[in-house]
Parts: sequence; C-alpha cells; structure tokens
Amino acid sequence: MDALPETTRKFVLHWGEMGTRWGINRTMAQIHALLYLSDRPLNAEEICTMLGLARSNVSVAIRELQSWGIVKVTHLSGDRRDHFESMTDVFEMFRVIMNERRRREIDPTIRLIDDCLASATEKDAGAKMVKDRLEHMRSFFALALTFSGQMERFSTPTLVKAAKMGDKALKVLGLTGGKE
Amino acid sequence: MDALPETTRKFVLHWGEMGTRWGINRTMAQIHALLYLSDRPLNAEEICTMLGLARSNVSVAIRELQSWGIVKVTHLSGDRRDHFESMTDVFEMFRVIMNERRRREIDPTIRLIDDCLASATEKDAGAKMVKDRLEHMRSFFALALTFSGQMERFSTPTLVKAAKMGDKALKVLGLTGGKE
DNA sequence: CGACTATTTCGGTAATAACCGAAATAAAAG
DNA sequence: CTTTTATTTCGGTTATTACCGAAATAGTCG
Repeated sequence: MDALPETTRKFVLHWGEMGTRWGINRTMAQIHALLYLSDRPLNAEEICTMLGLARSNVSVAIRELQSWGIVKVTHLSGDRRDHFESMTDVFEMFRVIMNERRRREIDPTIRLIDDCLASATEKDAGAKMVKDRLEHMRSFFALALTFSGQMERFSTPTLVKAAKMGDKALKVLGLTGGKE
Repeated sequence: MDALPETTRKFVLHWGEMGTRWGINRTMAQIHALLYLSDRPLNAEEICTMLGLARSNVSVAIRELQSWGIVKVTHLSGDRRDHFESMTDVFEMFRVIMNERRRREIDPTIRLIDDCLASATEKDAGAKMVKDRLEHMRSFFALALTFSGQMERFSTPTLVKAAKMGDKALKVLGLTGGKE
C-alpha cells in the first residue's frame, strides 16, 4: 500500500470504506478502486503487493467483482497470468451494479412480498392493515423496477440530459401542477 | 418473535436480512419492518418482546432510526412511555433515506475526490489518467446529486407518473435519437 | 424530596464476516 | 510425463460489528 501514489492510496482507502457502508466488503471495493485508477490491467500478484492483501483474498474478491460484471479479465501477450481491468464508464458501471442488485435483492424482496400477500389473504381480517402496507411497498418496488428498466434502456448521454433538464422536463411533460 | 403473526414475522426477518446487505444492521431493519406493519405505535418494551431483542439494543436502534428520520416518537395519553411509529409512505421514506445517505456518504465522497484532484494537480504528469478517471467519477456523483435533488423537489405522484411514462417522456423531450 | 418507572450508557461477550496461509488443483512449458 | 507457475479451496484466525445485561441517569408522580 505504501508503493501507491498518494492520490490513488487516498481514493482506494475511501472507496474501501464506502464499500463497507453499502454492504460490499472492503477488499473488493479497494481492488475495484485500484483497477479503476490504473492505466493498465493488473495481475493478482501486483494487486496483492500494492494493497497488502493475501493472494487468496484477492482471488475471491476478483472473482466476485467479475460476477458483478464490473471487472474483466484480459491476457497480455507473453504472459500467462490473468490480468484484470475495471469498467471505465462510471455511468455504465452504476447501471450494471444497480441491475445486479436488483436481481439479487429487489427481485427476491418482491417475491417475498407476494408470498406474504398470498398467505395473508387466507388469514383473518385483522391482517387488513398489514396487507395494505405490503401492497403499498410492493408498488414502490414495482416502480423501482420500471425505473431501473429505463436506466438500462437509455444511453449515458441521454440520461445525463434528462437528469439535467429536471423540473423543466416535467413541466414540458405537463406533470407538474401545484406546489412543485 | 413467536408472538408475531406469521406474515409479519416473515417480512420482518427478510427485511432484516436485506438491511445487512445494504449496510444497515439487522436489528434496525427488523424494528423498522415491525413498525411499518404495525397498526399502532409500539413502545420499546413491546418491540423487545416481539422481536426477542435486548432493551438496550432496541434503544440504540430506535435512536438511529429516528436520526434517519423514518421513525417518529409519539405519546399516548395516560402512558408516559415513548411510543414509536414508522413513516408510512414508502416513496417518501425512500426519499428521506436517499437524502440521508447522500449527506453521509455521497457528499464526503465528492469532497474526497475534489481533494484528490487538488493534490494530484501539483504532482507529476504521470497522474494524468488518474485525474481523468477521478473527474469522470466526480461528474457521475454530481449527476447523482442533481438527481436526488429532483427526487426531493417533486411529490410522489409526479415521480410515479414520470417514471411510468419512461421512454415516451424522453421522446417528447426530444432527447432520444439513435439506438434507444 | 423519595419511590418508582423509563431510558441510556457502557464494558464485556457473542456472532458474523473478512482475511490469511498452507495445501490442493489446474494449466502451461519443456 | 515432469517441472514450473498460476489459481483456487479450505480450515483456522483475526477483526469488526452486533448484541446483551448491569449499572447509571433522567424523568415522573405522589
């Protein structure tokens, strides 16, 4: 970790911490940060020494990053070791991550809510409130799905433009009425 | 935990697990789920017995939930104990949480990136790529801020409508051109 | 002001997740 | 096939965080 340029080191450490706050383990996040700022693919051994981590730890973290789809393996000619590089378009990366988390967490949650709703129906009327609340939450997640669908469908520049338009966009669409 | 209706129990457990995956501790998430499905405010003692948690643990978790702004304290007449209830509008809740996470995590990250950019400027030219990447990431977070600003500014129904329009909206705005 | 009840603080313990290092496996080269 | 190098698996250890329970504090009532 001492061999790293100061700026990279700072960012890697911070990114690692942020990871832990979002349910991503430190090692994974640090490796990702390192690759993101690297000007060339790195092999596992290099990552180990640069970050001061055990080889095995790096191995599983990289595999996980690959399974998320934000790190790819490449091969340099004349070197049989795997080299790794991060996706560089942060917007695209965000989409990929959102999509993956949707698959891993949102989808199962919706299924569970449906489950709860189904079994609640057969029970006593005392569950009325519970059902209402669950349905409300379900509608939220449904919207989240719609939304993540949009995110995936459109290119980065389009989304940037849309976001920047903001209120103006909604006015054009005739969606805004009162206080807003 | 056995005293809970089956449906509630299932949801509470799932919500607790989801919490851990997003960097929120299980207790906090479980309490939140319980309150969300409750038809009346609950006091700390009730929460303890319903979820099988220690009084102190519940105390800190509730405080944390309050600091996030998604749980409020109320008082029932003739009872001096604090009673707690959850926000019920999930969309609003999402906004509140996003806003809080922005404050706690996104803002500091942007500050750190600015820091890195500032110190990188003074260094050698070899940091060119690092600077570019950091700037790119910064622009992403800047957009995220813009976006979260929009989320806050508009009412739930407006956002729902906008999200549902989706592609149509972008077409009206004249944003879509190529592949999309 | 005591007596009682509610809440919080805090030191220690337990549960969980991260991490290491050695050994096994796989892959490539000679 | 043997040797060398790369990667993965896995049992055990360490670090982190969650959690408990006792004691302290704060608040309320008579």
